[in-house]
Amino acid sequence: MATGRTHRPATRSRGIPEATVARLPLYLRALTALSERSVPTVSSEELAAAAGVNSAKLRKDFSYLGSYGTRGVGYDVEYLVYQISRELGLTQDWPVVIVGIGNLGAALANYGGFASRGFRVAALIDADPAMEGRQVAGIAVRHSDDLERIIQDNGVSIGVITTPPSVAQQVCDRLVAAGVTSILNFAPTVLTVPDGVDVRKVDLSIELQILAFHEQRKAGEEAANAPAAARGDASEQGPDGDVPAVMPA
Amino acid sequence: MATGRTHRPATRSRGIPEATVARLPLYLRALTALSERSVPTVSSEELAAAAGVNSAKLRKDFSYLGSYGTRGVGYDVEYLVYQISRELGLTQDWPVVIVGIGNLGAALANYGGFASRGFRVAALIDADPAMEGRQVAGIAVRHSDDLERIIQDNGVSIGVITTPPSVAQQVCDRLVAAGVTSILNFAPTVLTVPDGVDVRKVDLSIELQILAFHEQRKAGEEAANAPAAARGDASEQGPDGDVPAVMPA
DNA sequence: ACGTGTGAAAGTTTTCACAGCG
DNA sequence: CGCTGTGAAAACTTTCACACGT
Repeated sequence: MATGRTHRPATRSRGIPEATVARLPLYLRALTALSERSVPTVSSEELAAAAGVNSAKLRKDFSYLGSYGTRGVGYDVEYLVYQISRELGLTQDWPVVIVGIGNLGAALANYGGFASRGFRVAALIDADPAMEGRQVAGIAVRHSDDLERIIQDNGVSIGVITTPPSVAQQVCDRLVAAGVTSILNFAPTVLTVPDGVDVRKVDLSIELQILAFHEQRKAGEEAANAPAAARGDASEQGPDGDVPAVMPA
Repeated sequence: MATGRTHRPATRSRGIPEATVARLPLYLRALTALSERSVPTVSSEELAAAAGVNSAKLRKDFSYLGSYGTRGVGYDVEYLVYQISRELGLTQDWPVVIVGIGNLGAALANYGGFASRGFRVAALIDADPAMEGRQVAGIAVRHSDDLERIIQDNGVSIGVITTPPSVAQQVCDRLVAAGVTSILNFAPTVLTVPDGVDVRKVDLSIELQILAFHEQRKAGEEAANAPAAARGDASEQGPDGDVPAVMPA
């Protein structure tokens, strides 16, 4: 068996399960909101509700980080914010570049959620000379000829691709060659990258297709309709079912 | 959130596992590309490579749909395209509305991937009177006062929310009250919906945070690192919609 | 031969339920 | 008490490996 090249134990993340990591940002957002309202402590039940998950899951998730709660009381909001931020690596500054400044690239550049949490848009890059020097979200758009220099000068390790799919792979190759090791891909293409580079994909039309699947099912049920029980369905949004892993090449 | 939480009994989707559903759009995309190049058949190995998954997983996934392949040969591309489309409910037309026509809403309106796969943007809706009547992607922007009428007149069951987080919940409530039963939420908020309504969330900053986590880990390993083994890591990309951490600066 | 289709094993994630601590 | 932290069970997903049809 085994063709020599076996896979990584994948989430060798040594410790925190991938599913938990994917939820930490959720908790962090809920906690940040509480922090702004100066709420000092929160129970797993309350926080879980705010984050849209159930409390057992949340407690289990936190147990991977350590014992940060107080029995009979709950969690200290500020302390947890700090611990999760640290775990996620958000206590440091991450310069990112966005390549492809169309509507989507512009939307991302304007997105407050980035800057507010450790991410700094180091540059906007586009291949269109007409875009050069134009300002988007207060940042000058630079030409893709300078991509390598920009990456290196700013120590960028995270790149966001919002180009048309036809050029996504070559942009990706250049980013990787220049030193980027994490890529967030919005282009509807499968990117090929060397080992050691992480790719996450966000695909707008895939999400809609998954909704359509469930929508269709609802319609079918209604039609073929057994009476009685209304099927409970939705709830606990987010990681509904998706999560085609992220890892091994 | 609310009081009577129903947790996902969900996915007794009668058959197809959620994880498989989430990959069907991926296969469909790869197959469509093959179809366009007039490739008549494809093996699980080839298709898996094109979709960025492994072949065992793909075969298992397809086995839930039925036996659509031919042993010793592979899968008929056209036939599979049809079967998957049907399974996903893409053989029918899904009118959608996009609420909140900022950069992101405009990006979505312009996104070709929608129209090409059964989705039709029935209307763009914004609360800003200044946007009213303006054309985005060839579609007139309508005022949110007309939301209910638009939903009903067009039989819309899927809504996309690209508003600021502060109004997302109320937009959601109005959509649901008007008859929408599936919502794709881009606002960084947890939406509360009644049972029977599906919500999927796409959050840009969450994806970045997950990348940051892995990036940090790489850096740590590298530092602590004995040479030798290069850790395989990335690839087999995947969606994974979730939520972010936001701190309104 | 060849590659699909699939039981069975392995791995991961969620849920349960309760011991134990403040 | 009330609520965290966690073993243990249940559910789900991925991977293996090979029988079987073409």
